[in-house]
Amino acid sequence: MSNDQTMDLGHVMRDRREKLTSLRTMNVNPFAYEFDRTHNAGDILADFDSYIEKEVSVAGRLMSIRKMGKAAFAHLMDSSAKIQFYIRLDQVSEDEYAVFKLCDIGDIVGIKGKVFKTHAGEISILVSGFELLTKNLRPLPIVKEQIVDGEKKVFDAFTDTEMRYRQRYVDLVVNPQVRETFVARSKIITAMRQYLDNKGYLEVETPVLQPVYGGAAARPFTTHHNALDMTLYMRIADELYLKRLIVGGYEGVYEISKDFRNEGIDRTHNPEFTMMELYVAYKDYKFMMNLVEDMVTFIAKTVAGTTKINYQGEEINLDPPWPRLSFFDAIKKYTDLDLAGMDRHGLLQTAGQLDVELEDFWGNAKILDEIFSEKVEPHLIQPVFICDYPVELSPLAKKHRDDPRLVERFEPYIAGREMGNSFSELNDPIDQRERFESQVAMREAGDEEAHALDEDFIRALEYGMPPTAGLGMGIDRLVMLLTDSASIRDVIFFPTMRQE
RNA sequence: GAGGGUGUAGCUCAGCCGGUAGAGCAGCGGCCUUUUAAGCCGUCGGUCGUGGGUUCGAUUCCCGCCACCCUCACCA
Repeated sequence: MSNDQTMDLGHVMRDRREKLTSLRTMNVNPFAYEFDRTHNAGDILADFDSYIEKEVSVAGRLMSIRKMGKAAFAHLMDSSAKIQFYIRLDQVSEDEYAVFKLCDIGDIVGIKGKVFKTHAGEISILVSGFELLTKNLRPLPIVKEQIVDGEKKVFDAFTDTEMRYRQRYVDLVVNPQVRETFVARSKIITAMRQYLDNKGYLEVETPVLQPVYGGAAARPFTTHHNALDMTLYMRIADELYLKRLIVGGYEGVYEISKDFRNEGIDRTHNPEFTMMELYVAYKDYKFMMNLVEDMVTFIAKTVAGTTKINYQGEEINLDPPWPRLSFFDAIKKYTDLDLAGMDRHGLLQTAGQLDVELEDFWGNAKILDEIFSEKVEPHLIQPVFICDYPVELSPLAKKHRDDPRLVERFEPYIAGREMGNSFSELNDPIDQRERFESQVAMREAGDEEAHALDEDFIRALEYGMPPTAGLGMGIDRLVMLLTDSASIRDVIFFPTMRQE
């Protein structure tokens, strides 16, 4: 045990260790083995009339204590709610009361007693049996609340972002809205799975460790397998493996999983993040647009009960159908410039005119993408599908049936953010090889995020992949949207941090 | 990666144009058997993020470093 740590926290932790000794002297195990509870706090609060005068036992963490000599009020919190109990010396044994007196905020206790309402009108439990279940040795931030006109005022809220992320367990204990956000996250994923399962799609698992990474433009994490003595990459996308499964004969597969990208961290990017990818045989990107708006609407209704949501002060209406706007029309709409078919010279000039900064090695498509990101994206608050991207940007998408300079691809945008990516999947192995080769050329020109050539994937396509629609959706961003969270770190339990 | 901001008691924060720090809550002791930011009395608690520099003297001024936040860049 590290005595130094104890010293760091001064006398508070020392006092609590001393209480451990006192408890053991009283023959109380401060780390009990089990407790039989009959109810959750939430059950009782939700239906006082049927619990009144009934005996219940509940367990949870002590969140507040108000001692008055031979009696005390306290709140305990379980995963459902916080409930008040009233303990008095004439209702419990002297030993039990002595144990209670040694309790601190943060201790986990079990109580037995009858449900009643106090003079002040709060549903409470009159304690007839009290047990300490787990002693708290490290003081919890004390957050106090006051109800004024039905509004909850919070005092001394635990707000230090760094500590909240590093010690999420503390954040979860003292900040109820954080617990709710992560419950919502879980429900969103469950609803998505339910939606996809109901359509008959098969949930599958594909490799996280890949000898050749692909399916997106990003730098990977690199690792090494000792026994095989080979370099492996953490996946940046599931795409190429899922399409191999379509080659294998499955007609609808999806995967919900972590992807890893070795890039910067900011409020919308975490190095590991959760992605859903779906591939459906015999369908194209138009099918996928309908699916996306239908699925997102379903999830919003299931989780939030509405399709009208508020995100960071913006009212957003998720009701379908979402408008569909082509990539070049979107640029025209927000810049009044028609960039379709423009040559490199024109693009460079236009970028300069629009104050868009460029890198030397960028191709035309990348310049277009940059102009789009800067001049169009911020305007896309209400849901919209941006369709038909330049072919160079999308080495895995099928050429547009009406215009070979474009691909059949769309990205849904909500709240100015890309929520996903979808296309009619390229299944011509000869075209695919050429696209990979031009990516390799871009890589050699300095683009570290260009795709690598995956020979086995081309081999798979040579066996024949049916026409297929594919979709990737960023789960974290969807959760941010539906929980009104400003940062991706608010929807990931343990976001990536520098070592303490 | 660049610019800006923050870092003081367990928590939330004051303060210091340079003289080694305060409050509320929490803790500890006392009184208190319907309180709810319980109350009253007393009391403990800090190498002021870290390492240097200037100075008689630095928590305060200057520089480096660390961590976090914001903006920008890169990306989903």
